[in-house]
Amino acid sequence: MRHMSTDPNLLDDLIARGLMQDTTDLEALAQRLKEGPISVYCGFDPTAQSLHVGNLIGLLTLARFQRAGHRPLPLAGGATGMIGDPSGKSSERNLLDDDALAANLAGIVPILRQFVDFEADENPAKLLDNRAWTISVSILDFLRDVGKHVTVNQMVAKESVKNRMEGADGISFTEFSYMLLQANDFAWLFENEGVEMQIGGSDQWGNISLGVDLVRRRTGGKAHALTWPLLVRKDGTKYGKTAGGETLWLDAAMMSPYRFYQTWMQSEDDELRKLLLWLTFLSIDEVDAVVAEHAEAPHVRLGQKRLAKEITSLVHGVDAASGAIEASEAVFGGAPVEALSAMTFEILADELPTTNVDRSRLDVDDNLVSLLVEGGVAKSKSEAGRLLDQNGISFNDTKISSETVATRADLQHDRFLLIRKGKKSMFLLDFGGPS
RNA sequence: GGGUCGGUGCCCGAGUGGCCAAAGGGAGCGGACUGUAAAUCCGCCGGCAUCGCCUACGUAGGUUCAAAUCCUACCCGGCCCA
Repeated sequence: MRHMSTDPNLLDDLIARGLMQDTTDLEALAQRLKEGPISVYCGFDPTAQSLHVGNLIGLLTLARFQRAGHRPLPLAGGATGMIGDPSGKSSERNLLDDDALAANLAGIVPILRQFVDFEADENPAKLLDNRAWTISVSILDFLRDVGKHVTVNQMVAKESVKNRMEGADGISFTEFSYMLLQANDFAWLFENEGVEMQIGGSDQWGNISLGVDLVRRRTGGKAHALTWPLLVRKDGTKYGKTAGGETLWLDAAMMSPYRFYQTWMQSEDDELRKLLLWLTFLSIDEVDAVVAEHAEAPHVRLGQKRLAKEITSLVHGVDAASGAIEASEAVFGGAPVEALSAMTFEILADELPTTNVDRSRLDVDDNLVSLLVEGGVAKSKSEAGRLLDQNGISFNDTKISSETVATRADLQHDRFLLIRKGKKSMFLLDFGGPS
């Protein structure tokens, strides 16, 4: 009852946004939140050097809790991440070594910082690594302190396990045990960090609720949990990748802010409301206003622009978002390429796939196909030829044919050649300045 | 361990000596229409700057004028028996 500064509308807001899938006793949770700040944790497995859009809701929800006056604890699962999810058919993954794990953590932490505040005065976020309390636990201790409180019947009854047991591939003991590690995390945090709540995607519900049970059996305490629905497209597929199969990384080095921005720009009208509610901090009223305005004139793509700007700003910061917007306006805004400033091209060079090419390649007969391949426009000369036959390639704003030769006259600012493939794909060749 | 069926292009899946770079579907790409949308229609979709040649149908050999298709060995997967 120290701070009464918590936002009483948090739960209602989450529910209204559609971010509530499963919870433990909702009334008890509401009551607990009313009493003051709660410590809430959400796990992120450091299996790669960056998080991806699948982690976005978790990041945002932690942030929503912090904004509402609670204490967010992101957990980078050094222990669970080391073991990994062995569901793939190939050989079981070995423990990640310390170096790989450290590298992955180093990549993830800056992204976490983008969302939660570790320096706040009242309720700073705290980064957790479950390896700290898991690495030294002996197997006998584990069996006594965790296994003893859980029945196999209970574990087998979990949806995720049931599916795997009925399937042809079965489930390894390691993966079967995974939920115990996660439950142990929750119990440990409850006892040692005062963490009373865990949140996660609905696919985590089994693991999370097992942790809630473990807390009760081991300490008699009452822990809370909440999951959100998984973010899927209309056709039911996951949101983690672009249509082309590219993973939507949150690290700018792994996916440029421009590509990231463009992905959201291409969202469907039907999904705008949900995406705005789930992936931005706009209030529900603001979202509805944007959606209504969008519906007035869908072709203006106001909703997509707002969505892309908000998410890109959250993930990459306002400056990077501005660069992405400027680049997008430059290539999609309708202005002729000739009108773009040298500075705009500098931005484009950062945002678009850009290839350095020697000036001697200009004004040479038959340089076209090889330039297209070098620039990444086509994977092979055959494909380049096909694209040309299909009228799919432009230099700057002009469609070109297989007879075209790239010349100095095509360069913008005597340096850059903008190549379009189809309508949405842009590439830049950088010939350097005149020497 | 024995038997049996199978392993085909990004995925699914036809093809059982020449007409096979390999049907069909999906994904993807380009074009038209558009709103950088959806739906629809058209085209493409191994490589070689391409009317011909090369590389491909689990791997390695073999038979044949000719093999994804037949033979042998091996590897991998499903099912049945033990």
